[in-house]
Amino acid sequence: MNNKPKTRMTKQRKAILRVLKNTTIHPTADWIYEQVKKEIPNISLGTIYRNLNVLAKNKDIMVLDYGSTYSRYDGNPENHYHFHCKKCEQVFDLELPCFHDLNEKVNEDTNFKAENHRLEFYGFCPDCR
Amino acid sequence: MNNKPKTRMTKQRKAILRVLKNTTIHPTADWIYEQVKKEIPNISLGTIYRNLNVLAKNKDIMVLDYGSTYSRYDGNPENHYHFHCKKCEQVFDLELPCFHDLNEKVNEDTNFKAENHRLEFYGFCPDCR
DNA sequence: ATTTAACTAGTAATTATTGCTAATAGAAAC
DNA sequence: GTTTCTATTAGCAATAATTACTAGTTAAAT
Ligand SMILES: [Mn+2]
Ligand SMILES: [Mn+2]
Ligand SMILES: [Zn+2]
Ligand SMILES: [Zn+2]
Repeated sequence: MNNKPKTRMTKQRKAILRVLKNTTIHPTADWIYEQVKKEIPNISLGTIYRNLNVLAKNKDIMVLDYGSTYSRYDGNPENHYHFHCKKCEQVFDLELPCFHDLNEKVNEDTNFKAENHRLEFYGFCPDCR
Repeated sequence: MNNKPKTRMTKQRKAILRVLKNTTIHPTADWIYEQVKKEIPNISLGTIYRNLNVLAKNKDIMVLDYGSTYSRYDGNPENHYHFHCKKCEQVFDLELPCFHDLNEKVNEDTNFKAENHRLEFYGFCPDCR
């Protein structure tokens, strides 16, 4: 009946999660790979991807897609908004509170049932403007 | 001085643009390829991608990224909001007006200079709810 | 300590997208 | 209409992020 595989906390998974929780740069899988390699030199890139997918499914982290070239990952699983600088390409967290009423507005005005949303701003960061 | 290459309106580009303007499904490059092939059987997939990129750069269309697996394209270049169904995976246009004041709120509350934003809702469409 | 299946390292495979090149064809100038 | 110029194309090769596979390993429950 309950066939969900039980997730184990391996040292690889723990290290990946710690690296991601301790940065604000919204890194790529490859950046995480380079960081974790300092600690576990023979870790496999496949292990990075597999764990990022498991952690995202468990809602321990978030996946952010920017373009079809690669994904970025976010150690903060709570919905929050991002700013993407068009010049330096960095992704920043915004301090805005989450507008929960946006979902409600959709649910009132349309026949869709919105459960969550993603809001991304594009422009120039303080250093690039 | 002015070294922008002049864009030509080839029959391939015209057909791609027409196909994209005449659908609301926010198709993938491959779907567009299949449609245009009915009209221009020996068109190359590379031509599809090259033209979609040119058209997007010219702001004739929009590129929507959902996950790192593939991009979807939108024949409406004006900012508008989308709804992504978690079950059938279809992407719908929402009739909500664009909240231009969201950019202004960021510009007032933070040091970032927001020029535009993207807002995507996730949940279940009328048929799947 | 034993057991079991989730997990890993290493590598191969997949696939969306881009790069390359000789030939073609818009469209501007004549 | 003809010439000229160069953006564009078809066909195919290359790239690169991500996933799949497999034999061996290990977390963790009993
Ligand atoms: Mn974030
Ligand atoms: Mn749309
Ligand atoms: Zn910047
Ligand atoms: Zn649906």
